[in-house]
Amino acid sequence: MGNRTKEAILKAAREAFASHSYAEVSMEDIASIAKVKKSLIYYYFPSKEELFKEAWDEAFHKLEDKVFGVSEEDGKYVKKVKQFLRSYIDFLRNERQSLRLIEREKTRLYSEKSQNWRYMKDKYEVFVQKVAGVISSETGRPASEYARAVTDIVGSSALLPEGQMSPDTIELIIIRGIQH
Amino acid sequence: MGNRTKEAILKAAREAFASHSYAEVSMEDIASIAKVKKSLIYYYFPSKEELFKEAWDEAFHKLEDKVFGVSEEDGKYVKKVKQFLRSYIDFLRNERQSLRLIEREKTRLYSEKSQNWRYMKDKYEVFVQKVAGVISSETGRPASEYARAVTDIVGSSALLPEGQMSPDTIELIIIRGIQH
DNA sequence: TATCATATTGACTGTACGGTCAATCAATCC
DNA sequence: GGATTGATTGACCGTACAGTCAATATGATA
Repeated sequence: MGNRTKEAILKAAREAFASHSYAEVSMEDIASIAKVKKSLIYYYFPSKEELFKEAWDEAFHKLEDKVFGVSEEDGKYVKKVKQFLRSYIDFLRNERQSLRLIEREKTRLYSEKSQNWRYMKDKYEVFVQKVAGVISSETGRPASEYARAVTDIVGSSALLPEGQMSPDTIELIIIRGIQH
Repeated sequence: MGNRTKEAILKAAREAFASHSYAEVSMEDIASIAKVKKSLIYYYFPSKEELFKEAWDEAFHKLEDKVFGVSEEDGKYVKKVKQFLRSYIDFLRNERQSLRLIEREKTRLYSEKSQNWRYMKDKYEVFVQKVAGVISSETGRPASEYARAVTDIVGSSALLPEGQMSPDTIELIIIRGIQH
């Protein structure tokens, strides 16, 4: 079945783009990981950029689901911000690869102008705004800078070698850091 | 004079490597910025990697000087950590390009094995340890994770588009964040 | 002015990579 | 079995790029 192959390619792409930068990863690399010939990738994806975007998108949706997809009920017992942060840090813990993929090319999001990169940038910006919403809902003050700091800290820590900085510490620093 | 040319090349390299990733920057790019032919670069530098290393090193020494080169006297009036953080944030403010250059390939520092990258990694690690020393001198507790968080936060914020997150906010978050 | 070291160029090489395409393979349907 | 459709391959193209090198320019010195 063709869909299995497409999935295998996407998985390989996620793996490759998470551990090396966009420019470093070659289509042959991805093909080799997916145990497939390079030309086959172009049967399912029109270009490297598009493949990256789809891999990124997948990871990003996972993040959004985990972080904002919490049922309202849970919000009763834990404060919104803490609950959000808990999910975010959990994601860092359990889905490090996805977070790396999301964060690795963040600077390019803001410099590159093409369709795909703009698409990703816009999505990322919406995400940051939502985070700001959560924070400001508790402090009552605008929090866009804090939101950016939070995504930045969690994101960049995902790029460090595993074990170099514990998620617990990060959580702690953020909680203290955004305290009003 | 040859030294002027070498300086021009280094300046161009700093500029290029600060605003684009290592893989994205071509020797032709650098040559063109320096208004020089590509082959001339190889007269002064043996390879792209070496050129990057020297550009990185220069920026890194600037950072170390600014952050740790404060005279002991000043330490009397301001607490060590605050003084250090002030210098660090000042560097972010005034030497953003240098900080970008230093931080842009940080992940590669930990994955690449070659001579030059190891050289940079080792230097960076020493830096983080020194930061940890400053922090723990005040709290009396081991602070290597905090140090890593601090360098990470300041560093990654340098990679964001200018104006997206103010240095003041970052300073604030860090001060709160590392409070014991 | 001829010499010599330093500095600079242009033409070139090998290779890696993104992408294309015609040809084959596999399975399904008539 | 033959035709049709989708999946997969291999061979290929153009290009961009790191790096080489012989040739030339520049300028100081004797």
